[in-house]
Formats: sequence, structure tokens, C-alpha cells
Amino acid sequence: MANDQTPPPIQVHDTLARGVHPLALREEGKVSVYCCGPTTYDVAHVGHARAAVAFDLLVRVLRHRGLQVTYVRNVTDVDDKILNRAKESGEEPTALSARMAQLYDDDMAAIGCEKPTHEPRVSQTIPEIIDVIDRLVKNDAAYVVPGSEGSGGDVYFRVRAFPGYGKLSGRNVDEMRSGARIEVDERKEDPLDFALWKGCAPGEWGWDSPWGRGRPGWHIECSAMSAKFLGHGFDIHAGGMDLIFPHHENEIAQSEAAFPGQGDFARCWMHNGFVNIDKEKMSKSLGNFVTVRDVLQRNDPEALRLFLLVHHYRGPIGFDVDKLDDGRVVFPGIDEAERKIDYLYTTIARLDGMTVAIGPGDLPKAYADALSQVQAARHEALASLADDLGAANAVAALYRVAATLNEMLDLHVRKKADRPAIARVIGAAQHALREIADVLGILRTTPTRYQSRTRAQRLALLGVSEADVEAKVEDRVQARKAKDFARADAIRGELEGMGVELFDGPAGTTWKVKK
RNA sequence: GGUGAGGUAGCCAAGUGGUUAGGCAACGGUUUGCAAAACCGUUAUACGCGGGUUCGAAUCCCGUCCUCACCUCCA
Repeated sequence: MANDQTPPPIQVHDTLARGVHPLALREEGKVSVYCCGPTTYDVAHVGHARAAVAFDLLVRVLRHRGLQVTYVRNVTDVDDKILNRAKESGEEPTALSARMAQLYDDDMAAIGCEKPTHEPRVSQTIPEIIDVIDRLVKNDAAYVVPGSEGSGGDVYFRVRAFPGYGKLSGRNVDEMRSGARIEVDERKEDPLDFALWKGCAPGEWGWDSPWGRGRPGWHIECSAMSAKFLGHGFDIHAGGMDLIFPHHENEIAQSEAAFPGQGDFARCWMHNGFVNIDKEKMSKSLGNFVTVRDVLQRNDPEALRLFLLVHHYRGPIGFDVDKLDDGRVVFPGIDEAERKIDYLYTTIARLDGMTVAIGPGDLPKAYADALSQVQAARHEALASLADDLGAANAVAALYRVAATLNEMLDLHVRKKADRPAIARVIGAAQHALREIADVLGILRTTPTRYQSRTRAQRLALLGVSEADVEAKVEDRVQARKAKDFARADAIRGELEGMGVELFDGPAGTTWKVKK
């Protein structure tokens, strides 16, 4: 069982079908994924990072299993929030959204998210959007409300004319009506109807359309973009739980009404949970958000990614923010994750210069056991990921592999006679470690680079210079040579007070900054 | 009011019927001039509460309490 090399089939939670089900693909060997990306009016916060990491993980797991993935993540670069923000600062809306889109890309790349296959923008999809709206109008699923005083007209979706409305979010239109607190727009036939196209004045930010100048409504872009790059009936549609209603519900209505008789818009719907601060959802409107940039100023990007990965993507994450006595802000959860990243890179660094071996043949029992534990850990990691992206178990398995690796590296020093066997176990463990880390999207650089970048960051945060530390370390080396241990310990104590830890190894003294 | 998510040891966090998840913290050991790191071991008889089903429940059923989210923009 533990030696079974093939992980079980992938299954994921489907909001529409309510539950975890095996992935049933439209086309064998290929997966189409559409994920709702950001509205680019501001920099990304940890909640955005979570969504991106969750579905980057999905794509990595799918690809690891040999599936050919087309991954589309849109950029909403046309929106009233962008327009309003731009008005405040005097920046052109297009310039603002282009700038924010770039920052988003940079942030997501920093935390190990691969670039999607396509990153379409609303501003570059206007003809397709107009085409979908046009179909809806022709199908009588939408209606036009002419504009006044030279402004373009509006187009609204006729919600009650779409029988399946509410199937994703579990709502029914009649119950919603009583609970709705929407300001009633006189021009709509029904309060539930939503805008596909919003007319604007001739000079305003907008595009020409059959209904006059205007901008697309919020939901229509995803219908147009997914159709453009993936076609109707693609495999997985992903996004945050807050998008289930109304955004995703409306996408379904639009797309299925625009392409009647062509089946479901998307086969499976995956939604990630929220990041909370003090039990409340992190969000722009509440003002309780921490940006990705805030975190990366204090922590390594891989620490943020690991922190996100050890929480199951559908559950809530509590994001802790602590203020130290000296006023410094820290993120304890991210710090802990960073110490684990330290551990993993330190383990990998020990492999440097090590000769490993792979291949068949009998091993002494202790080493055969270690080898099968490594294989079991690998299998568990992949099996857990296949079961609705159980990354936490994969990380736990990764720690176990690293522990075995360290154990073997210790033994390698002590038991020279066993080195051939040890090299075999190390070879297998190294392989498993790499494979699991790659699927998770962590440990993406070399230990040397990781250590130098984190050292620089930590020293900068402490306001301590590297030269200063080096000088003290050198003093202590001299003291130890002279067997003046009292002085050596005093220097060590002093460095410790600064946040610097020392390690007296066989090759000399090395140091690192504590996290 | 409707819909959904969640309540697991000091803390974080997996687990959805039956042998230890894992991490942090703590303690002991190997190692070390002493430490640190690494490894090994120990520790908590944990599952919001009350019933029920079962040989057996954190896990299924019924009820109940609490937290959060969505129903308006939101990852």
C-alpha cells in the first residue's frame, strides 16, 4: 500500500454539486480552469494572496498528475472603483489599473504563483463582451434602457426569465426579494435584475457600443473571457467564497442564457475561504487588511505561502498581528512558517556535496524501514493533495521526509560503514522532498540565496549591520581559541540579545538572525 | 429571515466510523568547552453542549449554543 506509486484520482469540492466529487473532465487529459482575479484599484492583500495560492496549488497538482492545464485568471481593469480611485488621485483610470495589475503580478510571482496561461483584461475584451450582451438581448434574456441627454443606454439582465437562477448559491428569487436591501432602480423591470452594460456620458471613460457609450457591468466580463479562452462548459471555475453570490450566480445566468441548449456554463465550482483578522473577514471596506507588501517587508515570501498552505483552502484563516513593546508590528503565524522554511532550507543545504545513490537492492533493515517511511510520506502527501487539495497533510509529510533526511545525514557522519545504504535513503528522500515541495510551490530557490536574502532582511529590520556582527563573531572566535570561554559566552550573550544566534560547527562558527 | 462556513489539547492546525496527523511551546536524552542546530524520546486519556444509532463516533442522526461570512462592492 505504502509502496503504491500511483496516487488516487483527484477529487475536489464542488459548490454547485455540494460536496467532494471526483473530477470529471470535459476532455481526457486536459483541464480548463477559470479563476476570478483582482479588480485592480489597489494593491493585493493577504486575502487575495490566499485565493491565488489556493488555485495555483490546484493547477500544480493537476499538472503534476500529467494533465494539460489551461489556466485563465482575469484582471478586472475596468470598474467604478478604479474610476473613483483615479478621480481622487488625478491619475488616469487606465494608468492606475495597469500599475496595480503589474503590482499584483509581482506580488503573486513573489509568493510562488505561476503565471496563468492567459490573463485577459476587461479593457481588451470589450468586443467579446458586447457580443455576449447582444446575444442576451436577442434571446430576450436582457433588455435595453435608453440613456438620456446624450448618455449611452443601459442593458439589464432579466433575472426572473432565467429558471435556474439561484442554483449555485442556494437562493430562491422570491425569498431574496423580501430580504433585498437594494436601492430600487426605477429603470429596472425588477429589483433583482443586474446591469450588463452601464451607459455613460460621451466624454467619460468608456467604449462605444450598440447601446451608446458605456462600460460593462461587473459580471459580464467573466462570461465573455471564459467563453473566449475556454469555451462554454469548461471544467473548473474558481474564486473566493464571497463571489458565489451574486457574481458567480450571475455569470451562470448570463452564460447559460447567452448559449441556450449548450449545457452547464462550468462543470465544477471551487471557492476558497477567507482570511480573518480578529475573527472578521479581512477586507478593504472594513479597513482591517494587511497587504502582501506589508508582509513581505517583514517576512520571506515563501513563509507567507507556507502559512497559507497549511490551512485548508476552504476553511477560515486567522491572521494574527502583534505589536511588540518597541512598536514593531509582527505576524506571529508567518514568523512560525518562516522558521519552518529555515528548517527545510537548512536541511537541503546539508545535502550540498553529498553523494547520493538510487537503485534497487537489499538494505539493512533499519535503512529499508527508513526508505519505506520516505515512500509512505511521499504517497501520503500526494494522496492528500488529490483529496480536495489537502496541503496541510502534504506539508506534514514533507517535515517527516526532512526529519529522515537529517537523521540520515547525522548517521552519515557517524557510521562510515553504512554509507552506501545511507546514500540510498538520502537519494530517495531528497527526491521525495523535491517532488512534494514542487507540487506545493515552495523551496523554489537555493539555500544560499534564501539564507542571504533572509539574513539581509532580518538584519535590516533589527537595524544591525552585518559587519558589526562579523566583528563580534571574530572576537569570539579568538576568545575561544584562547580558551577564554567566559569571554566567548559573554559575546554570545550579547549577540543573542541582538537577535543573532551562533553555531560552533566543525568547520568554524556560523551565525543566523533569529525570526 | 434565507444560504453557507466553522467551533479539535497551552497555541496553530489535519482528520468525517475502529491502530500516533503534523507543527509551536515544555521536559528528558544523544551531541557540544557550554550552547545552538540536528536527531531520538516524553508530555496532553483533545474533539462546543445534550441526546440517539452502533460492538465501536471527533467522524452518522436529532436537538441546542456560540463565532463568522454571504444575501450591497469584495479573494
